Amino acid sequence: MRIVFMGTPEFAVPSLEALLASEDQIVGVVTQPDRPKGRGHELAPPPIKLIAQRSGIPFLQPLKIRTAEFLESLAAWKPDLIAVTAFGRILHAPILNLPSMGCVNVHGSLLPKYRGAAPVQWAVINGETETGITTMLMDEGMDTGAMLLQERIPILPEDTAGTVVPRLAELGGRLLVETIRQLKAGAMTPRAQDSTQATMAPLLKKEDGVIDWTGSAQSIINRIRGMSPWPGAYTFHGQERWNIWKAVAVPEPAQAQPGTLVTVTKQSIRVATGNGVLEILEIQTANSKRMPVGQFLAGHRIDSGVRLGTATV
RNA sequence: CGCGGGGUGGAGCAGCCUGGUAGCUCGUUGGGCUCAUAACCCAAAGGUCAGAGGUUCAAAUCCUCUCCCCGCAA
Repeated sequence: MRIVFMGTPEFAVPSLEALLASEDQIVGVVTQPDRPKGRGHELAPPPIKLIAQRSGIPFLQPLKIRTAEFLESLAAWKPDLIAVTAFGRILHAPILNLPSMGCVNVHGSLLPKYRGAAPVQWAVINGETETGITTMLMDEGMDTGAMLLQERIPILPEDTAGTVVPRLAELGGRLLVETIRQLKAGAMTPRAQDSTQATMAPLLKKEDGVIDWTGSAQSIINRIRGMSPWPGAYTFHGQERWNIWKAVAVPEPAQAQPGTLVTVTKQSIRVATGNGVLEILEIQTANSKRMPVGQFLAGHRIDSGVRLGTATV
């Protein structure tokens, strides 16, 4: 069978690799254009482009999807099926209708929950204890297509978005190949999503990392976990921005206003929250790298009683 | 040429503006105190101040270049 793959970031890599290892033929790859990245403004190719180049598969990096030119290029590959993992663009009807077997999408959540661009992150932020992969037949909506296969994995208390994503990506590759296998065998019955149960997981914004100290210690920890490794959860100590990468809840009641540094020792910083006390374990300040709180305190004088929160201007 | 910060004993930082004997909080090692300790007290070891060149009687400090790291922005 002739398959075209569409995907862009690291998350899509295991999907493409699984397809390459399968019995079907990958006749073309579509990924997003190289984008300026990093400190200079060097153009960085998306990970999927590198795989395509290495494998000698023809690839396209269209600036715009909805052009006659792109549609023609796609049609020239004569795909029976298009597989999509984290491509980052909405496909419209002319593309969806192109392959006879339709377009299969790999999504990193247990649909219909967490439709959108950042399903893993929001699942962790909301304190979910499990998530998974859903494959579906794409339609024109945002992750609204009929579901094909679904498999669950646990989210552990120590997990961050950064540790869950690779596991899901691997699972996504396996499930994608299995989905295609069953589709070819005609053994697949798509199930419509129950839209009344749907929730949205929009792309993370910088501001989503702001820590609300009036929340519970556990909810703050979940946010820190979900925002790691990008874009990071942060608060302000006076003018200085503190990125907090790791924290634990301390089993004692908060005796001070939320955000107050209740205990500062040589080894630890404890902060009052709206419900419980939070101990910061790993911190990063501007121009510095992330480090254990003990090291941070060795070189910085921090007084207890200070209130963390919005930058005082 | 996107903006900015930084590289100082093993770790994190100060000192640089206003050149002139290398400092702080830890860690390490030895000793002491203690029922005991990650606590406390005393002592010691450990640094070509990222690298190269320049200015100077004298450079961690001023000037130039190189390498590496980080934040913002994308």
